[in-house]
Amino acid sequence: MPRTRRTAPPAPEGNAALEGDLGWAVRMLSTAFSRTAIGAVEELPGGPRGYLVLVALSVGEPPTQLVLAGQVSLDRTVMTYLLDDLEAAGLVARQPDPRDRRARLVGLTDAGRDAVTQARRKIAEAEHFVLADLDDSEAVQFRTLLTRIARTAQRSTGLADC
Amino acid sequence: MPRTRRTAPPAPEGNAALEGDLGWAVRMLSTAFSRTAIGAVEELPGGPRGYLVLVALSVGEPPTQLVLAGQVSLDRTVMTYLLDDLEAAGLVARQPDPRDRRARLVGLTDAGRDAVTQARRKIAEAEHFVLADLDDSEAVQFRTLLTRIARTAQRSTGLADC
DNA sequence: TATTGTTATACTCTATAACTATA
DNA sequence: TATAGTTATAGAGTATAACAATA
Repeated sequence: MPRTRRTAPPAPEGNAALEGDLGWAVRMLSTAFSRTAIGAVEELPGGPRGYLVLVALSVGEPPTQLVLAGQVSLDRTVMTYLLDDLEAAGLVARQPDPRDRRARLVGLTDAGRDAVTQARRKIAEAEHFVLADLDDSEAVQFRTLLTRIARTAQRSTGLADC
Repeated sequence: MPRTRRTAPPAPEGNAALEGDLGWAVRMLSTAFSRTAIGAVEELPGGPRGYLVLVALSVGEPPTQLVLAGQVSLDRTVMTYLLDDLEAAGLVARQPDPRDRRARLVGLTDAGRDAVTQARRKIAEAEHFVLADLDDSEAVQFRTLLTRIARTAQRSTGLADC
């Protein structure tokens, strides 16, 4: 929850040396998007990560918690807390997996489906706002390239563990 | 420092619903880049943020701590710790600002200049690795668009404070 | 013996408040 | 009264270890 600040944050000021830096640019984009999109997901239990889980559940068959964790690239210990909160809010339901009594299948409830739809609409507005500098064809191009990178990035995640 | 894991992380697995999500893609890119580039900056005090500060200092006149904080979009309280460590390592030097005795000007030492040069070379390799899916012209395009977004994002940072 | 889900703990990062010395 | 820098504290987020039930 935002509180009033006693002291002002440092004023943003450009620096030519940073603009070639991929890490800096990614951080700026990430921060700007978080701030813009926070309103779209702050009602959801777990905030951004709760949203991520709901979106992942919105297609396909109910996965086990472990498979779900792999899809959204979250630790399975985090998944437990997250699902506890989402289930308490009535947005998801856990059922025993008939094929493996250790596992539990996670599915969206009707309320969960409504919540994703609403949140997704607000998220789309936030995405549009953050990419406002780009014209339509540039925005499409950017998203296409970013998605390709992200797909590969997800595959390589969890490998370098030695 | 990486420790051996007792339990394996969840296996990465694709999910079609996520691939249109800008937040997810940014998170994947950010995570992948962090993991890839960590080796380039782990020797530096403050890690990635230490690197960021050194890069910002590599052009122009020595700024005050507050101006520097604005350039790299870090809080001024974080800047204090960071500069303490960087100064202890002999990479930066703080001098009193002759025009304002409250302020201190931060500059790179020769050792600091060497450290940035070295780190920048390793970072460039990491950037290349993360963008490996893109051909040369696509990579240029992606970086150009991302930098434009990031520049605007930085300007808008620190405004929404109500 | 290995795996799914759970719980507990520790560590990092970040945000905020409060203090000092100057302006 | 406001600002530059510092210090201290609390809260998220994350990672790891260890446990119970099941394979």
